[in-house]
Amino acid sequence: MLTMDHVSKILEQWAKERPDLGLSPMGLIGRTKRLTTHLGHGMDRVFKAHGLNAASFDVLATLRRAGAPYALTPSQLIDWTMVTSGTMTNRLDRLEKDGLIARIRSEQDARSVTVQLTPQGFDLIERCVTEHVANQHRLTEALSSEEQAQLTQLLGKWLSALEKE
Amino acid sequence: MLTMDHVSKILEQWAKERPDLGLSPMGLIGRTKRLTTHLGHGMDRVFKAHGLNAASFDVLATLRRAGAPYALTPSQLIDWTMVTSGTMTNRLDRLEKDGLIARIRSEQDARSVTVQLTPQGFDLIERCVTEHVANQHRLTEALSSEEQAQLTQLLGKWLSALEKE
DNA sequence: TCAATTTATCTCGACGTCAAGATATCTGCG
DNA sequence: CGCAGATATCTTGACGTCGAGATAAATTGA
Repeated sequence: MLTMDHVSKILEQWAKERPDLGLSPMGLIGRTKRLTTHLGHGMDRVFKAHGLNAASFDVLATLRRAGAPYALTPSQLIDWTMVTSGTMTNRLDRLEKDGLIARIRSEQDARSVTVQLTPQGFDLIERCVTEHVANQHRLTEALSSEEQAQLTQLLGKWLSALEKE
Repeated sequence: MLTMDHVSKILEQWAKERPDLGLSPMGLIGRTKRLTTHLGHGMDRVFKAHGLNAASFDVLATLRRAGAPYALTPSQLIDWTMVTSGTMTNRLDRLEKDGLIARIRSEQDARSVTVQLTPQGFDLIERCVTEHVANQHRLTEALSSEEQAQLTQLLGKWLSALEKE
């Protein structure tokens, strides 16, 4: 055992209690999940410093990186962010109330809405994403760039397989 | 570009819009996070089939793998599960109402409570965890066992570093 | 001894999420 | 044309989570 992280303690307990179980997938998934929790907490600090959270950052960043005019429909935002329509409505309500996005009804299709960054929304996400990227850099610095590249490759393969279905 | 997962599309957008940003940490963290979302959805199906969710499974499994008499304090459960005390109280309330755990007041320390699996709770988690492990096996089968081992090693190193603080 | 601090758990209010279903609109087919 | 089904978004209610603070009990130290 090279590492002694939290997950390895969990696996030790299971191995003793349920020696019939094959635990290597649990080690893999457990570490992935727990890592995400830690990374989430680490990233939340930056979001919070800008009055945002992971949910609102997610929407603003998606609009920002879509490029000018920084506008997408709720359906497109749902596809990018993997949340349900009710969740997206709720996120947009809050962001609209805060003046960071505007909802513009489509003229071609009266069912449809375009969500666009306001100038305030643009400025905020621009500042926040810069700091966010620096923060992500800090959160990954425990691994060498070779390790990071290797990890990225493996995660990408796994993710592609899961997203195929 | 070896893989073409969802995250690589996000990175392409950022590279075009903000060429000043160093994006490799975002690729790493983004894939980790998104993978966790997919894995969570995949695991939820098994939990749901047993009338549980990730939160309740988490508590029951922690008690089960602690070994006989399958009892821990709320504080110990909080340490294992990385949630706040309010969240744990809420989880325990629900599990107690469902008859899966019992709260027993400590005699040594009147502030303290012991949370113990009921026989029903034990039986349920016993069945559920068996199926859960089989499901985890399925969710990881896209990677060879060599790849899984390599990934586990890298994630463990990363996790250990983040948990050091 | 006993007041201050620490510890263990719970309460409360705000928020994020989902699933199911409602509403309004569009599209294609007979 | 007109209606059935598809589409886009929103509504609703239940639940999970957090953070701050409340409560009560144990511990510490002057």
